[in-house]
Amino acid sequence: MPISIATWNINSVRLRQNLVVRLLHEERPDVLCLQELKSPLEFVPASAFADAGYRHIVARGQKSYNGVAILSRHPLYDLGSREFLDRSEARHVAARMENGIVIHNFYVPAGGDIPDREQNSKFGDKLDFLSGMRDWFGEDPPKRTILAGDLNIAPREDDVWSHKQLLDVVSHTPVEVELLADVLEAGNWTDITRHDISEGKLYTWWSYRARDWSASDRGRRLDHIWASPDLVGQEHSSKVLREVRGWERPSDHAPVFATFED
DNA sequence: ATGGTAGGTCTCCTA
Repeated sequence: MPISIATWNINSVRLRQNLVVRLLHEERPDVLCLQELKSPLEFVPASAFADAGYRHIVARGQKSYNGVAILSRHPLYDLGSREFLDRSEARHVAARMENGIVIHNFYVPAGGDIPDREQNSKFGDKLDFLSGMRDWFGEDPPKRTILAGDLNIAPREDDVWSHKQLLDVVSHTPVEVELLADVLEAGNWTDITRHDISEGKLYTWWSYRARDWSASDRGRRLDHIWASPDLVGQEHSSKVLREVRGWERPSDHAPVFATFED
């Protein structure tokens, strides 16, 4: 049975619960990973998602910041969440499906504005978080596993609107890009989106600050779906739903989809 | 070179 999975940074799940329901109705993924819930768990509108057919949810909430959820049409087993910083933030949660497929949902720290950990501790937190991911996946390389989420890094030159102009901009600096490559290598992951869509500019995020986000098209590919080698060996396909960025009162991120034969 | 928008604990923090 094929499995389809999507990831979407929703930027407030309460404000945009209707957009989530619309996406679920229109696309019917088996699993949807959400980031930036910006809500404690008790206020996440789980019943609206259940009414849309997504009765199973594994999530971690936090007031105002972060927050991650895995919604599913099929039963999920909560595998827990991992801390990668020296404080508790809802940036990761994992679940297992009945077919044994494990799903990791990540929200990597954005990292602030200055790409220097001496001047900007948020950048240091981002690098430390990525190092933690690298070490964890390196200990026990994942099998039958999908990693999805907002990794807040656009690794390739064609993942950003201007490679040259963004080399000093947090999300595309060489130190971040190299560390993300280390995470990928440590877990034997494949960037399934770029495996399926290997050519051309591809973005999943456009700033709210642009006068016309679509016309200027100054995007970045910050949202990712990775797969373990056994899943890459099966048929798969990917897409980015750019038009969702143009929905009314949108998130600044578009959802990313992948489908695997299993 | 600069400033631009959006959401939440809302005149300050994060993205």
